[in-house]
Amino acid sequence: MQPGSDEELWREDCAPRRVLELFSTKWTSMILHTLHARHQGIARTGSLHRSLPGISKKMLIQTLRELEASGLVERHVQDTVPPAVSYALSPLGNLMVQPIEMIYAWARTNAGALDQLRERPTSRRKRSP
Amino acid sequence: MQPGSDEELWREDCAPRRVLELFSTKWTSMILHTLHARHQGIARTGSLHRSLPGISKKMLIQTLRELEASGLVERHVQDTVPPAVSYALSPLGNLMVQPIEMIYAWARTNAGALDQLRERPTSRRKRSP
DNA sequence: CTGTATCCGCCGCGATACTG
DNA sequence: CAGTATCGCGGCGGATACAG
Repeated sequence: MQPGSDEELWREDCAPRRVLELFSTKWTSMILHTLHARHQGIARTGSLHRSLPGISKKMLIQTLRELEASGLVERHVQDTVPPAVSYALSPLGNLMVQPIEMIYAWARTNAGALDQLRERPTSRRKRSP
Repeated sequence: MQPGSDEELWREDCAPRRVLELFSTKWTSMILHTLHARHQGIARTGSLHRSLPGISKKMLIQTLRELEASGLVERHVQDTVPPAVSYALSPLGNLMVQPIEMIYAWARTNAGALDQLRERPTSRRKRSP
């Protein structure tokens, strides 16, 4: 029971929901985590792409641009030929990396228990043709 | 390429991704958090519904059933008239509450900084003739 | 190398109505 | 009170082709 808390619990724009919204898109947290853990906060497009097997080029760039629009990453362009573009975590991005790393650390620590987790039936199910 | 290339850290079923998948559905974390924080881990359907303004009855029950199928909540039925159904966090559910509470605590602590977070334009491109 | 433009299937999720 | 059944839409996200 927290002090004076819950007159309006779940406003659409409350802090927890805004954070969770970031997790709602498939690649967001993986990109931020990869940027942080494997590229020291900055990476070129192709390098990032190679670090994220399974992502399509379209979703990579689309998600990066959305992150840029959100203020979480900065896009830097070297006007050379061929062009060299880098994406770097902004200060706000480095902050958002915190909860992401929490989740990753927790998940790895509890990987064993997570094996008990059964998959949801409604989620992606393959059809047998 | 080498067979043991280190990019296998993103397997579809690795622990971090399985956790993130839970966050990918809109109401999952809110339900678990509400169950934990406002109902001591157990609540009847209507009570939960009242604690989650904005959710539709359909999504409430659907999500609860998915959580049950995942092994995170247990469904208890009192065969009375009218029926009384309760949903309770399972041991695994209580475990999964941990990362959720981490996120919520972090979000509240950093609510100020989160104001800097710009919303992404929910649709990138509308058809404009 | 980096990015844009379509086309398109799938499904999350809300609204509504109905059952027991 | 608890739950099911339908319908419909928006949009995520993949495949592919094209461009600077």
